[in-house]
Amino acid sequence: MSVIHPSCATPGACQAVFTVANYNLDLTLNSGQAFRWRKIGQAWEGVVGSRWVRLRSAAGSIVAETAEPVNRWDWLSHYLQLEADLAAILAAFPPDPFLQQAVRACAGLRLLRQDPWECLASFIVSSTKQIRQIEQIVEQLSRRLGAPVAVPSGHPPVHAFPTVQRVAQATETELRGCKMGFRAPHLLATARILAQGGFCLDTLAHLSYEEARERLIALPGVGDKIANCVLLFAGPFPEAFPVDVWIHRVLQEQYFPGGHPSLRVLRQFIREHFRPWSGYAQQYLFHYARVIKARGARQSGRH
DNA sequence: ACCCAGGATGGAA
DNA sequence: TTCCATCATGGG
Repeated sequence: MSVIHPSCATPGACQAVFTVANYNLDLTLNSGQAFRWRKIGQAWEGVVGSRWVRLRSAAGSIVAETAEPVNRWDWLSHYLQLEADLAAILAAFPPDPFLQQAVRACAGLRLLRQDPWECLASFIVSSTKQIRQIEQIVEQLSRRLGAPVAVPSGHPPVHAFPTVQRVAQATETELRGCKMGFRAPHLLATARILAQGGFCLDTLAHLSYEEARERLIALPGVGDKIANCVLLFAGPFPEAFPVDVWIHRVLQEQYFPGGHPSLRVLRQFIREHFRPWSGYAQQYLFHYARVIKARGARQSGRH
């Protein structure tokens, strides 16, 4: 349970301290689940909803700062998932040597709870892109189509992620201008379906995992992987397990040595081996495989 | 110059 | 079912 100590000593600024144990901001904000966080010095700057936020790690706490005074901080503690009991989640992981190794290597890695539309749009744009490029595309999309948000005086301008309506009004050429290439028509088509009201992302939370997944996959540019990303990073579905090239590779190496399991076989294994917190397990495996292990491989001359 | 990246899609085998 | 080419773009 996080304790909040808000203060607004400085006019036009506001700050709060969240007491939280075992929360690694560096890993969490830089693990390919959200794309708008930038590390400036020791702090992370980003946009949550329509608010600019600066986050800093302290001893047993996270210090948050906004540009304008705010009355409540639940929007941020919810986004950061401060109430999640990470120790209990990790304790329920299977006694799997490789997974436990990933947990030790990525201590304090968490899952965020993002806005469904921003998450969906970001991942539609993510296909066959490196995380660095996804960040660039989302940045341009926000700068060109997003509404300006309040920032501290002297700070360069920052824009919110564009609304569904704004993206739906855009042209394909306009979206391609953000360097998203062949993903532009997918994003545009999905935005227009959502803007028409034929699909409400907020209702997904009331559905079962399978039903919510089916609905997401019906959207243009959304397949099994991206649907699972949205269900895990924006929805209350901790069993969601995105399988991208990194996860596919590491699962094959570690659990099917010498084999070539189909996605169907993989899904069966994932369901029974990693439950009930398979989504968390996935994030540890992903980050461990992508950053830690890849870096080690480079340094030791392999590859 | 080559290969790869938090993939999805439509069509062929 | 599974396999395959195609789609843009930038990084290493």
